[in-house]
Amino acid sequence: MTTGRPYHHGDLRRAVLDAAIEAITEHGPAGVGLRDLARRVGVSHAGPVHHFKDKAGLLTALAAEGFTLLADALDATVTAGGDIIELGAAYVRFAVEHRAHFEVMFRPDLYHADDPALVEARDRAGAALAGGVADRPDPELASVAAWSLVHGFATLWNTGALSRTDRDPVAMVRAFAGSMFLT
Amino acid sequence: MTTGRPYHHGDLRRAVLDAAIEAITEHGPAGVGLRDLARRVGVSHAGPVHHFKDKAGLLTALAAEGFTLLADALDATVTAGGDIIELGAAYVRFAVEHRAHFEVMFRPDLYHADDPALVEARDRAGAALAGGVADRPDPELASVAAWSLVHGFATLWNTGALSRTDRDPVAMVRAFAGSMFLT
DNA sequence: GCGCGAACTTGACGCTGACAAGATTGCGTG
DNA sequence: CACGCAATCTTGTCAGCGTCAAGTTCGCGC
Repeated sequence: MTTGRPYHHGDLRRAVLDAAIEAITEHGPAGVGLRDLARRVGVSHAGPVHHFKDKAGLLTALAAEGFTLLADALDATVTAGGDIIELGAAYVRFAVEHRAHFEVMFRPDLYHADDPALVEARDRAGAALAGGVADRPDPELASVAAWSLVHGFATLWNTGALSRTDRDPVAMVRAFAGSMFLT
Repeated sequence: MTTGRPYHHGDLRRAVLDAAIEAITEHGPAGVGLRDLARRVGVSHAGPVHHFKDKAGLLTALAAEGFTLLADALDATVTAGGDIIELGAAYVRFAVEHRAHFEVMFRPDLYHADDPALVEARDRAGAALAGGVADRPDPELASVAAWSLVHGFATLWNTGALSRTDRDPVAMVRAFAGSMFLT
């Protein structure tokens, strides 16, 4: 408790976020608690409150970070000349590699969905995804279809509903996205 | 629903389940509490505990009920001669009409995923879904693709991520599922 | 080197889920 | 018909949670 711990942590905000990511990866979004995170990081029970006003604020920050990471990954795929298949693969790769972020991002009842930073990052990711099907007839329908396909696969994979297969998830989505969107 | 009063305060189990469905539809699975449900139904704070041993038990019952309803809907579609498009439409219709059930069903961190009744109903639903693509090359991949498509669409629709369209969700899934699976 | 404000602690409040023990009531059994 | 039993529900209690308010410590600009 009082053994040489500096009063100021240094980067408590980052530390709490990382602890939250770890806890959510292990036990899901429901298994995360502000006091528990404070304990993991080694500060008092109200320490995190100063950085994220409340529990929803912490999850808002996590979701915003997630949308930013996703938008970056999608943008990088586009600028590297990737087609819609690569876009889908990047989406699934993000969901698998950043499972905690991904699970929070699509539970708007857990955070403040009108946060400006979050909205901006989310729109950026949405635009990158929609850009991949802009040249098709009824692009709105095509974008929803493509998004549904990769999002559903990522969700089912992360919840363990597909656990009986031992294939590589990114390879799988490449396979059936190819047979559907490259007629 | 409350025709007979077999006990002190009626059919408490059904009443609590219905109250949970209502609460989850309004505020999401995170916004439901055992004590709150007891209050809504008009019993003391520990009344529900006797029917569902704990909070996870309540959600287990809800999830099992949901998988049963889904399996029934899919089986009915199959016996009515529906093809894979109709199967997908039935899936999405279930997700939209029974949103509370659907949201709990795919959050295994909230309930006891090894409950026998739940496992049986879930397998039944999975078999009905897989049967629609059994006659294709690589049926495992096709079934995952079909499931991903409708599941992703249902999830995105229910979380409000697709809210900018005012089209009918079942008609939408029929449209793009048709263009993908009826080559 | 000093004070000001940000970062963190301490303490308290009402809420929650879980458990234990007591009260009430329908129902089968004798 | 009555009696006892077990299922149902209540009451009371406990630790833990999120949130707020007030106090303490310390980095940093002036």
